[in-house]
Amino acid sequence: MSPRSSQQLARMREETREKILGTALQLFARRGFHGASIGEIARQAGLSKGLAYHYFESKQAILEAIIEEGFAEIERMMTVALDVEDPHQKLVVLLERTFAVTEQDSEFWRVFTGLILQPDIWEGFQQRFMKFFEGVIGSFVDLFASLGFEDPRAEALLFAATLDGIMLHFILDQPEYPLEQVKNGLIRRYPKR
Amino acid sequence: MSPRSSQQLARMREETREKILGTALQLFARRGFHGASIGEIARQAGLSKGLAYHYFESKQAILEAIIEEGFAEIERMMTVALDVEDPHQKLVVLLERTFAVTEQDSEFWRVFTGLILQPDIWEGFQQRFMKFFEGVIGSFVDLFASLGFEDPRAEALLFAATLDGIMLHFILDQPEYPLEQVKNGLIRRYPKR
DNA sequence: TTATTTTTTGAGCGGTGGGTCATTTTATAT
DNA sequence: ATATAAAATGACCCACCGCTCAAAAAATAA
Repeated sequence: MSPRSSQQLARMREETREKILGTALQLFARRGFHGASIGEIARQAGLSKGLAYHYFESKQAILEAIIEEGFAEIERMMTVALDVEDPHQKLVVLLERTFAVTEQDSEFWRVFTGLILQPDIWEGFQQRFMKFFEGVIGSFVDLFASLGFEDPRAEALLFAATLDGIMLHFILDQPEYPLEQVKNGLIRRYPKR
Repeated sequence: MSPRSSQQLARMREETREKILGTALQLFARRGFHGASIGEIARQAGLSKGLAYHYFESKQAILEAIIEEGFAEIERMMTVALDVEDPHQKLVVLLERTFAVTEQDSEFWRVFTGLILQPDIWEGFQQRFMKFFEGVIGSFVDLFASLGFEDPRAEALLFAATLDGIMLHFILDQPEYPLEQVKNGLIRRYPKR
């Protein structure tokens, strides 16, 4: 019969895959998608260009895998906030989680933000994420409605903008940015009623 | 003697220069700095690649000129807000101007935001703009101090993040983004005392 | 060992990138 | 007309791009 792939082999395969993705994330973050080359990614990951194409069928596919895994991680981190009952407590947990994700995956956010700013690349992703973003805004609206805001939609848009702005500033100012203080300032802005 | 450049010639030279810069801005916004080529810029601007290099010594120099002129325009738009005496009125004028600039120069902001997200390109600009940003934050701090906020620095950072977040969302959602409503919501957040 | 499969390499392909330059065209001054 | 200087061209250079592929190396099963 044929030599089967043992579990160990499968794990090594996974490791190589992650090595490529990790290195690609670094280089995309540093030079942007168009500015980073497969050759450089492979070299820095310690493998040949051909092998990178054995694992991924194109440069675009590498980017897609990065986005895929990044969002999987973020959704995993965020689901916790959904279970909280009390509205104010929910807001606090949501903020805690958002800031944790921002801090933990800052390289991913750098790539992702650069991505959505470039229509030619973003085009292929847009449709898939439209619902996600609308869902986030929707849950913000619900939250501010249950907190008793007069115009929950306006408040939700401002809130979302503030979060993304903080993320942007954190990415750019790292590690000087006073994330903790800003977080507390933001929580203070929405006191219990 | 030698044939001198008449005023008309100088004007034509300026027009060609602006044509190159405008087209480059469009393409940098669409594909990013690394993704847009001089050849494509020249073709779309209706001139030869060689001529582009007659006007600018490198691709980098084109980007620098874009940033230069963009910030000149923005500073021109913003100086108005400095003269206002009353703190609250100053905040309102500042917001009005910021949103006007956001709307007017959205393509520039797209390029600029993409730029600061890419360390390899941003490196050469960073030092020059550090002071500018610190100055902006500083004037925000003064403003919120004179408005009587307990922690003007925290408020200034939140305010700056909110503005940049709104700008980001506007760039991405254009033309659906309800900029006017968000602006009014933000003004409502800082009522007269 | 041998057969079989997967992993890995690196030379190579067609194409394009940023940038140069000898040359031509155009505009002006005399 | 003629001389002169600037504007404008496009062929060209070479390094590198994304990507392919035949072949080698390594791993495993029998």
